[in-house]
Amino acid sequence: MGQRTKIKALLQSEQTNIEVTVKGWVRTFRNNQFIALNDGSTNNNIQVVVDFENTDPAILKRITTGAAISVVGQLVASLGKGQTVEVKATEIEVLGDSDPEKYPLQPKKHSLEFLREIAHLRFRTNTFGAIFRVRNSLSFAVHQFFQEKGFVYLHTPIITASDAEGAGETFHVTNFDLLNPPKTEDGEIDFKQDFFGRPTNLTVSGQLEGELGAMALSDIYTFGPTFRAENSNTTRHLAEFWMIEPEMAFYDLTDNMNLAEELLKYVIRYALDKNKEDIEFLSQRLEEEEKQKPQNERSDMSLLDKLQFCLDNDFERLTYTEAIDILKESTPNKKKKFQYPVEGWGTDLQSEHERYLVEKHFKKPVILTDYPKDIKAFYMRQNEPDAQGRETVRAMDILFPGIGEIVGGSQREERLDKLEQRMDEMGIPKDELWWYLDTRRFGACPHAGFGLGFERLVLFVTGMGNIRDVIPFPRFPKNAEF
RNA sequence: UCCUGAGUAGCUCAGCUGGUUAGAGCAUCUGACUGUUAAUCAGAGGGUCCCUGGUUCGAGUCCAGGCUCAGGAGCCA
Repeated sequence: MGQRTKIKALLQSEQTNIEVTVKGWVRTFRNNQFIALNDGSTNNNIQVVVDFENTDPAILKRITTGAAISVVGQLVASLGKGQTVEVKATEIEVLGDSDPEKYPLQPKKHSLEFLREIAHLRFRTNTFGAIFRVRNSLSFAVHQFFQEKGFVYLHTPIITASDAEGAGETFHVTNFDLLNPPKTEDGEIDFKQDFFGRPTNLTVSGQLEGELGAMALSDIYTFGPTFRAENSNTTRHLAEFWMIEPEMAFYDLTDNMNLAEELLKYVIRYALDKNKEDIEFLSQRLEEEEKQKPQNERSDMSLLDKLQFCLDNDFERLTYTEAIDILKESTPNKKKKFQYPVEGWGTDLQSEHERYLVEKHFKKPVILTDYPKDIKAFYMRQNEPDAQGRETVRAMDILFPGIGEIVGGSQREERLDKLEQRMDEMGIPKDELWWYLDTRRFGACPHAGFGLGFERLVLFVTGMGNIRDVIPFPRFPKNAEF
């Protein structure tokens, strides 16, 4: 195969009147003369000009939407408007035909719902090309951020036996013949005979194992897939999603928040630098989408503005208790506009409350800390009760506009007695987590960490509305196609 | 899982209180045109009206059950 130049490079080329080879997929073929060609290196197409009078009509007929072609020609300054350079073709080879009667992508706008049904082909659209290039950059930036800080990328297991965290319903992992699993004398399934000799499942979080790494390597992070078998049908949940989970020894909650905020700003800035054109395209796409909405639901900021705003401003930090006070005094609460009125202290915030704080009250990302201990996980460090005897933990959630919770983290409980007491209270089996408790027995130290939902980050940066559109092949209830 | 809405041509949709042969735009195909940018103009083809059952002389339309999708809620990242 001969060398080819990628379209991104061609469009940036300072030289013209040179011979080039370009390969890609036909987006449109206009006028029997102009091919809009795309190879995924950029959202922009290169225009290939065909001398149709001197080209075999059999070849012309095969240049259809979706076909893969190879073109040799001269890179020249464009004679038409709309592009600066174009390729005057001298040789066109059709590498792969695409039957236009059957090819589902048409040179027209498609709904995101339809494209979701043809996820194997949606990469070939402008929107999804942009999304997945941005996703790639964000992913790379995450690694670069942590590597620059000397964090160790730790691979925590995908298959685990611990469901102890109670982070959600798990997918079981088994080798059994489901119709005929071995039974014990009591008629129970005999997991001793299963592959691992015990019940196992796909991980819901690498945190507990991550903490083990941090207790020796100081600063670690995981970045891998996570699985939750919850029957969630929302625009913010997936059954298989990617999570970034750093754990840092000798960090307290403030250090933890600082790191999370710095990480988010770093990766957003990286994507803005690296994928300017893609994000501009997505920003424009969003603006057009917003025009379809009624005036009062439209956002006053463009995607680009929102991202820049996020970089330029400190995230608002306040405690759960302060948030409750604000919500109690808020206009929608007084006018009984909330579906769930804010009355007492101690219950979890509803989506509408979080949205009010982020989108109406502060109008920027918000970090809520020190939640009531009864609504949080067992491993979070307990605060001293306040003057009124209210018990909280050193938890922090970062809430983003339009997304809700994007980060959940905490300072971990390093005191063995407090941790064991909490596990007893919550019915967490200590014997199963003996290895976790060992870190509190041998050289325990203050430490902290958080989980960042990667797809939620991609949602925010791309301005997309449904999480199923920012992962190549989404897994959700009743769907595992592709 | 709950609430609301939807499912009609390849796509996006219209189809009234049940009535004869189910429509439009785009896409596709054929022809014309040939520096186009969602090209344009003319013509043509294209339907399991989501599935199952029921009511009725007659169902895309009404009823029941199911499936799928979308938005919202809960769970959370």
